[in-house]
Amino acid sequence: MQVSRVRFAFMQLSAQLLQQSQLKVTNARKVAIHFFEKEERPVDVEEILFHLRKHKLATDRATVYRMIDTFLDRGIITRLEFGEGKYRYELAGSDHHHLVCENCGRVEDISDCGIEAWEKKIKQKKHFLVKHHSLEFFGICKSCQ
Amino acid sequence: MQVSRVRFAFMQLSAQLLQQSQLKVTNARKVAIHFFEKEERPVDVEEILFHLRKHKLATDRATVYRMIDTFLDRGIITRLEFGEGKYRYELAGSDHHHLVCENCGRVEDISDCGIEAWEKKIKQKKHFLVKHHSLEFFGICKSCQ
DNA sequence: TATTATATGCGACTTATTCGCATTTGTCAA
DNA sequence: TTGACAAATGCGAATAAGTCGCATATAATA
Repeated sequence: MQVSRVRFAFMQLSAQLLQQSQLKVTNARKVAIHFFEKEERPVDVEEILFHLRKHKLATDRATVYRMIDTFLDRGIITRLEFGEGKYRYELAGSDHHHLVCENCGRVEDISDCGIEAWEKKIKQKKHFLVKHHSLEFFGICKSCQ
Repeated sequence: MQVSRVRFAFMQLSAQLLQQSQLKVTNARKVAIHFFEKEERPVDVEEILFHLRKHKLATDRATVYRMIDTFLDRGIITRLEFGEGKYRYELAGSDHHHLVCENCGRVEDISDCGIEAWEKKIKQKKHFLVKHHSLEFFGICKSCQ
């Protein structure tokens, strides 16, 4: 009961998000957004595909890639790189960065990066117009030490 | 004259670097390191290969990849990602980050990132041991604006 | 419920990267 | 200088990530 109500709420949220973005509300998209919401760490294409299939959706890889393009386009998700030779994605939102454990792969968020001061300086000194930035720390997490 | 003397000096440097790293001094490696030195912006595998071929070396792609692995291993070069779906490399050294122009692709260095304070904070607050970090700014460079 | 733009499935393709194996080549000691 | 050996290379095939064209299916809405 509890669970299904929660899931329903999630699905509502996904649908809303899609409608706001003027996208058709399809099952694959709803389930994918739900997946982005529930995962604590950024996910890759393979993980999205696997999750969709768990939900009995026969979604194709190409569809996932196109979905991602669309979501990036509408600013629903953000693309990240952790030096794995592939991209990871997370719901767009708060300005935050990551602590990536090189041992277990766990990804922790850190926020409030205070890098806006930097961007200002860069604009003044280098006349470079900063659109966005990426900041990741790599190392060993607490429990792996 | 001038040019060939300079080039010779570079080659000496490359050879030294290789010997210090206990690597065999081969033509491909010397020319590659020279290339890393002379390029202002981080290079990708294709560019390395192209440069080697310009120097009449029939180097194979696989060799370049293995060379890169070796150089990374010895800390001669550093691997970078600029959201292109592939890696770029530069000589390791100064602690610096990049301004990546999303229009022309030019990459400018910025140094003295003062992020050590951050790392300290992260260690204290999150008990995360930072080994290295990446910081890139994406936007539009002066001449593209 | 019919229309239509959009999303999807499928299959082939490109690009980045890796691997095994046979051959070549620096290095170093004799 | 030369011979031995580990290390480096070339080649070809394989994998993994991501893209594309086209025919079909399906949400949105009138």
